[in-house]
Amino acid sequence: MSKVTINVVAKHAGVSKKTVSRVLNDEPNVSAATKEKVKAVFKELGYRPSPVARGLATNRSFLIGLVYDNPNKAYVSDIQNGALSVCNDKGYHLLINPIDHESDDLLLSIEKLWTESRLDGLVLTPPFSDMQPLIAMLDQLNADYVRVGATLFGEDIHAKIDEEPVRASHLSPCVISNDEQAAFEMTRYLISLGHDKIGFVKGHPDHPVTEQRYEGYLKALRAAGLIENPDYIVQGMFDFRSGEDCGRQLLSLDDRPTAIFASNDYMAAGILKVASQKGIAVPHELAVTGFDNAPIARHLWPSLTTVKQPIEEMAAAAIEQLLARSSDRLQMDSVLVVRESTAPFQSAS
Amino acid sequence: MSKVTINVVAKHAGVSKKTVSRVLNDEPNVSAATKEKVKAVFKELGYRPSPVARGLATNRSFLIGLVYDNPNKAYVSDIQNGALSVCNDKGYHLLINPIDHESDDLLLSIEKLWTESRLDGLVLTPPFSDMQPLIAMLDQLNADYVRVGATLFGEDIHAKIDEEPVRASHLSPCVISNDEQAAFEMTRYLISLGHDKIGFVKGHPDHPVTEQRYEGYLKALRAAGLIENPDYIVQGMFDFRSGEDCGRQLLSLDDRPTAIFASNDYMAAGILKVASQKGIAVPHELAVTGFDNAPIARHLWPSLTTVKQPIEEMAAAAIEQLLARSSDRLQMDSVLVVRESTAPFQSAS
DNA sequence: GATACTGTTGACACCGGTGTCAAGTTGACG
DNA sequence: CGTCAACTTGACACCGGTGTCAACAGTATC
Repeated sequence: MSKVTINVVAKHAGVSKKTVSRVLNDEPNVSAATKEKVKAVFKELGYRPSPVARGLATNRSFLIGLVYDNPNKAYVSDIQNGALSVCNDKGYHLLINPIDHESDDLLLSIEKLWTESRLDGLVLTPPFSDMQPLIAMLDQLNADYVRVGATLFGEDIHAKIDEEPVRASHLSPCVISNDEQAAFEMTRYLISLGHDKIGFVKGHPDHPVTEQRYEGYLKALRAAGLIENPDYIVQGMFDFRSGEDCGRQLLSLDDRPTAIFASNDYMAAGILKVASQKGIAVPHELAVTGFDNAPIARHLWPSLTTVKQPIEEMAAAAIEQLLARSSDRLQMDSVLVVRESTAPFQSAS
Repeated sequence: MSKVTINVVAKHAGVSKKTVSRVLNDEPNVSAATKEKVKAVFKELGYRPSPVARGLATNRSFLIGLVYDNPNKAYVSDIQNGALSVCNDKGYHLLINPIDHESDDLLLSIEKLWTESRLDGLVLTPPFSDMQPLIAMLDQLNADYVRVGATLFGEDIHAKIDEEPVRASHLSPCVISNDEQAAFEMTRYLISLGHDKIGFVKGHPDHPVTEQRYEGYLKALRAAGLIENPDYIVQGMFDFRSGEDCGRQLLSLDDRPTAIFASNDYMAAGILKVASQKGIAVPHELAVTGFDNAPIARHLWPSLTTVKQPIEEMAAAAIEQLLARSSDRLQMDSVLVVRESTAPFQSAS
């Protein structure tokens, strides 16, 4: 019942604790015989090394912080699960840190998190990945961090601190998706269905992905030889209500679009609601698509064609980058999820 | 730039490290003068005690594990946030552990979690709160844990181990809500709107809350002098699709109910879909209510009247119980959230 | 056979705190 | 003024691991 420490194991195996430590860490220069002997004692006594003691000795905490925006977005569980899977594999623990991205003492609380908890690494998710002051602070703290879904890189984001310029070795890794490409493909898909009057609902103007998704839409139109119609491009805010507003606006046009591409699923849901109120049949009179593959996309009626980003994989890759102390920029691909809300264009009866 | 440890502080303040430690922990028997002096040095050097070192010395990890079911249920973020708020206050960290409740090596992985990570406490959420073998294992490991939303107590859940009976001091605390009461009130609310043909969609038969919610429904009917109609009581599985099935079943009845109370919001969403397909207007021809106040409830159209449990508060209370080493059973109240999916009964035109 | 080199092992200090205990200081009381 | 108790403080061991370095093989080189 008493605790099994390295000392107990050492005594039991008739070797020094240092040798036990060597076996623990798979260090070279241990004879096969002693290694076997010690390993046998591990099993016999059910020995578990103490992460706390190891942490003290090596100045590590085996803790990784995950920072994400507070609102209960559904994708946070994907991020968490992706990050967790790698953490568990490598003996690290994940500390989740929902923070309001508009909070005044955001910098302070993240600094406190870093210094107080002695984290071994920090994962930033949008919109934190692109906060210049935050990055500058982390660089100055000499923190190890990885940015997920970032849109700014290089000198645009890494502060140049006059006294002590950021060293090259200090560049943080990134794991990103390609929203522009995904939006391009979604738009191309709508065009391939025969639509040429495609409305677009932009996202919140402060959010960096907004511009990327919009760009993808525009490029696809142009690539198909279509000309964008300003009436068809409206400004949303990423929430359900703004989706309704934009839907009303687009669907009240005399020459209304036959397809609407909303920059996220919540806004697409708002459009579906307006369409239903107006008696416009989706998908046959109107195709609607979203972005993000939020849980709601499956439950809507009709279920929503959307873009699924590899969130879980991205989070997992982020942790791997972090632990490998890499400084690469990794890009991962999104996929189209085609459901019931899109159909070939049918000319009005 | 070099690390500020307790030794540095001690030297700087001209006292022993033990005295610094005393100030850190607000121990008595330190003169006001030295206490002030040391605290001044804390500020001057920006000293932060190392949780790792403290943990090694006191045999604590300052880690608390949170176990919940893997599926991306929306309420997990409420649980997480509630638990986090208290953890942060008290200097603990929260380790999240999504586990599939049907997993074969569930016991093994939780045992591993407990022993490997040297947790200071464990929070069990449904359905883990009521797993007898799990509780038995934790009792045997002498683990500190708290059960959230449990339905079984006392000898029904605490295993009686022959060799070494569970000591009274070892009873785990619980934090629970009152689903039966909430279901009672929701049903009473529907009755108060004039409905007397109220359908009920039961939840997954394995889930303990299923019975509680059903009981509340029945008791409210009886309290109002109504007689339950077996045709109006159907078996769901807590998911969207089963909601559709149950909705079709109930709404195909010759004498169909004028209100349907689904045991959760996803099933209620399925019913809304079927009602929409059948051209039955909600809320005027049919009132629909759910349970749980899932995010979807706000986004549905019409938005859903439902029951909101104080999830966040329960999780916070759970951590507090755990850290206080209490063994109380705390019950917290749910509230009705009335939205657009319910309206007074209108006799058919 | 002496020398150098590689591989194996353990003694010991150290990480940054806390617990124990004894020594020094102070003040109350007889 | 001496005695004793209460308060204040520090020396030192300890928590359970890792890093450094030296001692001691055993083997290759000349």
